[in-house]
Amino acid sequence: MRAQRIGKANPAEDEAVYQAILRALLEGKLKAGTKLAETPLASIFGVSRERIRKVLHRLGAERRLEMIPNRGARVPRPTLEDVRRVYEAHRVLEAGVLSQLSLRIDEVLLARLDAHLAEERTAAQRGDRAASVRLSGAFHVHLVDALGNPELSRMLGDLLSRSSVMVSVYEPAAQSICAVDEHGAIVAALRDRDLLRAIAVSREHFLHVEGRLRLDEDEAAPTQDLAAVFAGRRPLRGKLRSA
Amino acid sequence: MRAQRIGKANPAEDEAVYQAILRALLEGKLKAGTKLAETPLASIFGVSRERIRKVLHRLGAERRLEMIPNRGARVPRPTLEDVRRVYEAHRVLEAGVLSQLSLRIDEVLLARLDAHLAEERTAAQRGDRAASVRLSGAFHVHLVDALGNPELSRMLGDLLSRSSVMVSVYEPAAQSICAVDEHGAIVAALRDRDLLRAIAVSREHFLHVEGRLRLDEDEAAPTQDLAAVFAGRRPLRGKLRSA
DNA sequence: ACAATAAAAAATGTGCACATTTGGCATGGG
DNA sequence: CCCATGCCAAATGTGCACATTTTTTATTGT
Repeated sequence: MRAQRIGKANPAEDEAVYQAILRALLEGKLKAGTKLAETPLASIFGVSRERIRKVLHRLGAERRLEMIPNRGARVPRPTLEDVRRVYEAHRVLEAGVLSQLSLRIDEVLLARLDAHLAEERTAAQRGDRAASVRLSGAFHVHLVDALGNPELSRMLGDLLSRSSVMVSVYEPAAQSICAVDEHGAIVAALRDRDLLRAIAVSREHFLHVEGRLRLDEDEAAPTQDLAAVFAGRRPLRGKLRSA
Repeated sequence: MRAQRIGKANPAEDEAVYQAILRALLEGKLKAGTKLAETPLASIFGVSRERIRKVLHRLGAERRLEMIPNRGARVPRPTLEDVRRVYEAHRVLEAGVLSQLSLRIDEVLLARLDAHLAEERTAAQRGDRAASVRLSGAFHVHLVDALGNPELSRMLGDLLSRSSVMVSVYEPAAQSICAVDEHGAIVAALRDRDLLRAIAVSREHFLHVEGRLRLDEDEAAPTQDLAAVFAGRRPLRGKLRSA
């Protein structure tokens, strides 16, 4: 076994840094508007600045960070309008998915959706908020995945990851749980092969969620201690500068 | 006016190289499977290898090139299955767009769509194949753009750019013109506010286009003279190595 | 002659030094 | 007192040299 090279060619580092920053984004630990400078991040993760640079630009290409030429990367500060647009896109995409699903719906798929609904109800009954939120989002993922089209799944994945970041800004504290009954109503409409009703119910469902959005607009605190945010993870190499 | 800097910091070069390669891709001048090595491209465009590198990775992130670690960039060689998936995604997205459009359709929008249909018919009558193809694609863009949601427009744009590359591989020579009557039928269904019919017509329309796909599978000629492909454009700097 | 192996050539990936740009701060004029 | 102008520090962007990996070529043994 060769010792880990300390200075050169470690392709896994890219992914590690990428995942670390991405998770911080998805978990809402990075607040909107926070500046992500290259040099501090390089110190925190103990990797070269170029590596951070590459990851930051990659996240920018995925629209998860806002890149401004010569001015670096920031956590995007979505307008309420932006959030609405993402939600509308999700709504529109799901309408299309339902129209396609209604053509190839069968008992196997319905059974799988029913099983998921049962899981959701169980989690809701035992008051498991975290599980409820997770399963609630998973329902919509199940719908697209049922079509077996990676293109569509990826499109939804992008939307979800972006809205989940937004949720942490605008949603009132973690009460963003889709009512299980509405999910059930969608499945019921699919079972009846009533496409118009399925689309209408889905639409109503999304509008309910959108209606809960609140515009907090905390202009303050664009600065944030990055070292603290990424504290949980040990540095990839030993070079973490303590202060 | 300052003379163009020859060695450093020219942000416009990124975009120029990007556009050049992208256009070559969209125009089908780069055949599927062609290897895009960094060093030759740097010579051809007369820029540093790092710049080519950045552009290639960007195109890879946009899924327009296939990037393999340590092995460089290739023009993707989509399977017929891949093409079908992109077409299906387009179909599904348009169904969703129609369902949203049917809720906010008005005379202004209908008039605009009618105008576009008239343009299409005119081009078809005078046998202008190029204009027909362009307008035919533009119709679907008009539909999403009518919703005024940049997210959705971008999603469609991605799909279109990818399928247009694919078309150059699988479509029988340039006869990929949507029948204008089918576009007209979609608008007519929208005018009647008959969502189910609009979705059905749109679906049929896409299936017609998909049905014309042919699998040529010319395994040969993965190599191609890159200098010839980009010959039309003068090098950005004077360093083009003649041979 | 063929296959396997090894050496060489070419292409990709990375760290570093330096160029360029931006933002803040002090200074001076209105 | 406020705004404009010009330096200075800090952050981003780029070319280059070198490390690593892949691919091609040459060699040797069976």
